[in-house]
Amino acid sequence: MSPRPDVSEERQEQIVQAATEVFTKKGFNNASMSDIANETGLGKGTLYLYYRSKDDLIIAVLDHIFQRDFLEIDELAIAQISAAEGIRRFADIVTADASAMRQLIPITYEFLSLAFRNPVVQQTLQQYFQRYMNMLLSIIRHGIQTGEFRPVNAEEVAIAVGAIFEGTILLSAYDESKVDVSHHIHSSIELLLDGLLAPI
Amino acid sequence: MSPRPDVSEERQEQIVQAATEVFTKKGFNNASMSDIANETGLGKGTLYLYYRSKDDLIIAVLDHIFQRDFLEIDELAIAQISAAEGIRRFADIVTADASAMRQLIPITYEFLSLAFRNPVVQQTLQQYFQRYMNMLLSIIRHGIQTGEFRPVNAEEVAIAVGAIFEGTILLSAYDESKVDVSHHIHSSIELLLDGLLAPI
Amino acid sequence: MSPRPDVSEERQEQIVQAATEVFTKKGFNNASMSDIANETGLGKGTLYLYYRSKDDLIIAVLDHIFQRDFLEIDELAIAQISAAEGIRRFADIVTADASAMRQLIPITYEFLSLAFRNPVVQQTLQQYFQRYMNMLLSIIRHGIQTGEFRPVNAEEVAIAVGAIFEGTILLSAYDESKVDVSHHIHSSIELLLDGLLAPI
Amino acid sequence: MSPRPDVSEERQEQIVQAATEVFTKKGFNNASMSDIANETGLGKGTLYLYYRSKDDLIIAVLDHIFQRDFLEIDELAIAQISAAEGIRRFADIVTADASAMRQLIPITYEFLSLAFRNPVVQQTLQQYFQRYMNMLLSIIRHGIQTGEFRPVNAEEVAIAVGAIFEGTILLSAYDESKVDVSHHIHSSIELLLDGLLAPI
DNA sequence: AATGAATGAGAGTTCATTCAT
DNA sequence: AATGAATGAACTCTCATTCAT
Repeated sequence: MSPRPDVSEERQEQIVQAATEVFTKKGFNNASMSDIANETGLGKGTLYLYYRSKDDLIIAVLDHIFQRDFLEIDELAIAQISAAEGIRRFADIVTADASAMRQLIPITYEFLSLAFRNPVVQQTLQQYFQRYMNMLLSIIRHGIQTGEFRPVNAEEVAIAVGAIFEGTILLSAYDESKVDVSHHIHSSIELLLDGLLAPI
Repeated sequence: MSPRPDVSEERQEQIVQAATEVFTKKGFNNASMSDIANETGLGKGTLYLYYRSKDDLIIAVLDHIFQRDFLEIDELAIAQISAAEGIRRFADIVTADASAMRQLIPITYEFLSLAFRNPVVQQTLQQYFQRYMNMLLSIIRHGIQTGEFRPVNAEEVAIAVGAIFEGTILLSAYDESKVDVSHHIHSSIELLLDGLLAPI
Repeated sequence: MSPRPDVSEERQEQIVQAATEVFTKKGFNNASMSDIANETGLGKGTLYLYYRSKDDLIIAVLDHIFQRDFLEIDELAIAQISAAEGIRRFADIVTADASAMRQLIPITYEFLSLAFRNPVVQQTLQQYFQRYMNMLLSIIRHGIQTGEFRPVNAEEVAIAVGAIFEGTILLSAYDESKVDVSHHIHSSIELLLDGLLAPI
Repeated sequence: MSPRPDVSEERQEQIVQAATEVFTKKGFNNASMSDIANETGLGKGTLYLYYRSKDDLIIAVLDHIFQRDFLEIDELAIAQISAAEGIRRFADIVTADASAMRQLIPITYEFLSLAFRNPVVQQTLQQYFQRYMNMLLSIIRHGIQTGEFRPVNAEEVAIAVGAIFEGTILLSAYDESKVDVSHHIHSSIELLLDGLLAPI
């Protein structure tokens, strides 16, 4: 009916983008709604037409970030390759992701600290973790079934791999000059695979 | 000699303790100086006799937390044991630490996000990382020299071990019900050692 | 064109008026921003939309007061009259001004004490003084040129006249019941014009 | 009875001196009791043994400053000289005083603005003004009686002279570079004494 | 749909004053 | 007599949110 397309969604996208940028630069609390409005070019009041509150907007940013991750990881599911190669590809994606979203790292840690006080944030992170783990689990279980991997505990291995991914990114937050996320994720994964692969 | 005993140090300790608690519960920004004063039982103005500003107090909490870590880790240096056993002991300490300071985890992630904007925080975290790595490096290098470990790149292994420690704790923040920090750190470390140990 | 008319200027005027009143009643430091907000009927935060800080507002009050003076003095320049009459008219204006702004006198002295510590205030007062003096100087020099006055030092006379103006107002601050600003400014000016000593 | 002399008075003197200095430098409100305590070398609490409050201390400083003035002026009363010379001597004293107490000028203007709100300050300034005027009046009346002066209104002349004194100091506060207190007080007084208009 | 002027709760901070020692 | 740690009222200023336009 409406001759104009619904701008609602693109406005929301526009606002979340701006909010992400501003939150990253200043942190959730130092970033003001005015800052975000300025970044979008919209008026301050307009933000409230699309998001009920600053907290709402923070949650929207959270969803946006962790949704993006899912998209890229999901594509991997289709690939049919060896388990070791699957883990390496997974590492490639995490690596590419981490470098593409380097500027989102501070915001991610802010979400992590928020998760301890905010159930909504917690739930989102849990869902993310779940899909993350499921993906790894299916690869690892497949590797065990085919005899490519030793008969290890798949959940433990998945957590080990996940820990290496997340832990390496975190160490790079401690000291960027000492840790190269891409390089060290891969070297650590190889070390793990060395112990994991069934002896020939 | 002095008519009144110097309570300066115990007051500082008292305030940092209270601040740590309140910051953990509410986050740095939601915690007000009044909250902290109430927690200590002191007056609001008294805090300012010992800390120039809220930021100062945040830094004091940072130092306090990461100082405590160092003390426990340093003791390990004296132990003369096999490299694999050294890493396991290190894992024990990190594990015990993480569970003793479970409630400090949210604050730690808040520091991580702060580090990207605050050079003082960044520097403290770097120093922490450095000692952490040096400790691991000396164990791993010793293991390589004695032939206990394969001739791997020691820095890479240290980062892998560190990533497992930090990453496992982080994963438990994602979903506490799925990750047991102590158990999974140890299981991951064993997987790594499997690949690390020289074949007999 | 604009849906809402720009109230910016009238708001500024409104705030400066209220601030002047409150500052006069309580002094700069005892007057709180809340007091001023109440006086305007606006909210506390609204003041900060128009003035960045309390200091800014104080300076705005300063400018406002000394600007008003200028306007009235400037009109005198047009008058073409004898020098003695010019000085008398000047006295009339200063007198009318002083009584119209009687309630501003305390604020003026607070500005004077501020000037010793605040360069911005100092500069504004200097500019005021300059125009004040230039006005008097042109009258006096004209009087000397036309032979109406003896060939005195014009700057010295201007300062004498200025001192009588300002000094009389100041003496009335010492004891209002003993000094009538209008009457005594005029009587002192006549003494200056006539000469005090009896001719031999 | 007491073996030690009463230190009470010298303590009071010490505190008022320090307070005067600090008030002059920072203004009444920016100067804290701590600042004053530091300046004296005494403890903060000690000030309250001698002065009930900060306001009390401000009044003590007021009294101290205007008392000092009286002492010097009183000495003049004894001198038996011509009226014109008396006024010149008076000018000398005011001049010397103003330059000796140059740093007290800002504080004086702060007292003036205070006088409009504080009756105690007002009363002290009135007393000062009174003695000031009485002194001048007796000189001027004597001059009229002896025929040295024309039969003018003595009160008006006294106020004219007083206005020149105070006004010149005030003008120098406006712009120190344009007004030399000593020089211009004397030149203005001579103008008053000589008469400005040329005789026909 | 879009705005931004207006708001006021609440933040961090200061400091005159008290009082146990 | 002397102290300074402790206090809390009161300050300036910020900002998420509202709403008349």
